[in-house]
Amino acid sequence: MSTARPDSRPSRTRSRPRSRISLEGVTEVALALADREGLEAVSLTAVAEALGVGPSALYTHVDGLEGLRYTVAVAATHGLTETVRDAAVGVAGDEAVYSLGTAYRGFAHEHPGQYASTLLPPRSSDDELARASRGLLDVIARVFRLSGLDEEASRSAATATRSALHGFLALEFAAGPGRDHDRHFRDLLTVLVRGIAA
Amino acid sequence: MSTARPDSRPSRTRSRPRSRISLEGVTEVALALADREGLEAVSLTAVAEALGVGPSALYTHVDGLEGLRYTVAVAATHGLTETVRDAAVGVAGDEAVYSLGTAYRGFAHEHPGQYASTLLPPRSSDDELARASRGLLDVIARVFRLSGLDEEASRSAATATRSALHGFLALEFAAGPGRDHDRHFRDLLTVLVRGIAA
DNA sequence: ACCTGAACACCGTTCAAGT
DNA sequence: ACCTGAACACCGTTCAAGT
Repeated sequence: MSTARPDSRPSRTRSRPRSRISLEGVTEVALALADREGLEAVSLTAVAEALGVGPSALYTHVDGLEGLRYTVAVAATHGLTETVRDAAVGVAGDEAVYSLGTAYRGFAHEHPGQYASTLLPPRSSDDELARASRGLLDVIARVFRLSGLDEEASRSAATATRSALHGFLALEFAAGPGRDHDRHFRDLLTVLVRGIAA
Repeated sequence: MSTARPDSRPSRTRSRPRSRISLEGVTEVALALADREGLEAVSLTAVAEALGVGPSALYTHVDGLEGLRYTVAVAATHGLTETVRDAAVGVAGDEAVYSLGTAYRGFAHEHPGQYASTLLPPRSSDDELARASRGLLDVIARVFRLSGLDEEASRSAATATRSALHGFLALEFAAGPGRDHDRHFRDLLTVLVRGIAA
């Protein structure tokens, strides 16, 4: 018998090559896990196992379980912001609200775990998550600014819009699969567009 | 020395009077704990300790941790529904929406832990929580029904209203204390009223 | 029927030790 | 600087035993 082993890991000279992990790798695994099994499944143990290290190894990159989920929240908020920005660019007025709203909901459906992390409580009122969240609101506000609303009205309209979108998704997720969601969502966007324009 | 002991528990003939607990008692303690320390603080250990029993004693009344929080969610949804119903009775039209919205937000502020439990995922699509949640939506829909909207439009308007309210509160809680919330909330209600009336 | 108490699995966290 | 592995605390859950 030779030294060949049944599992075909890349054979190294040194026994058991210590896994090298990074914050990016940790984040990537955590995001995927969140979407696949839910935000609550994002544990230090699960992420560590997926990376082939012990749970305590994560403390070099992340501040415990809260820190891990916080990292997910920041990345998810950035992703959502980019999706919304892409949907709003090149479209104007009411059309932009429909486009933006549909993209927002699309992100939540494609990335339910990431989306759920999005409104976790920030650690301070001016940390990275709070800033990321304001960034998303700014993108929405800009749409209304371009529609002719002044700065204050735009911020108010953006808050109303994100409130409506988030609330709808929370209700939709809680209610589970159903046939009325699409119609109710279109109606919600209509209420929003009409209410803000007036 | 006599048999008197330093702690003055009501002396009984039998040693250590076994605590008798009930589902009502469990629920009451859990609701208070949720509002005082947050929904995540509602654990079997904490509730059991407050009742003076061991954690395993709760399994007679509640189906584990999930069951405990589920019980909180059902009770909280009923409480919220009653608050909203009281606010809507005797008021008509737009006024009713403002009144209802203000009461909804008031409940969330007074009972943050209970409110947070309100949109936990139901265990089935037709369990007690799902029915309680529909009951709340019915109360809101009735307001629009009385304002002249037909059944379908009323349900859509109610969904939009609860979406907006819940989303606003989620954002408000996540953002923490701030000076703009009250104004943005009034603006949100205005958007809602205008958008639905049109 | 209901609670106790022991037992177990699991997870987050810390820390001394290695590389 | 970064990961291992042992150690610990804590919590949910099960179950045989008591009342």
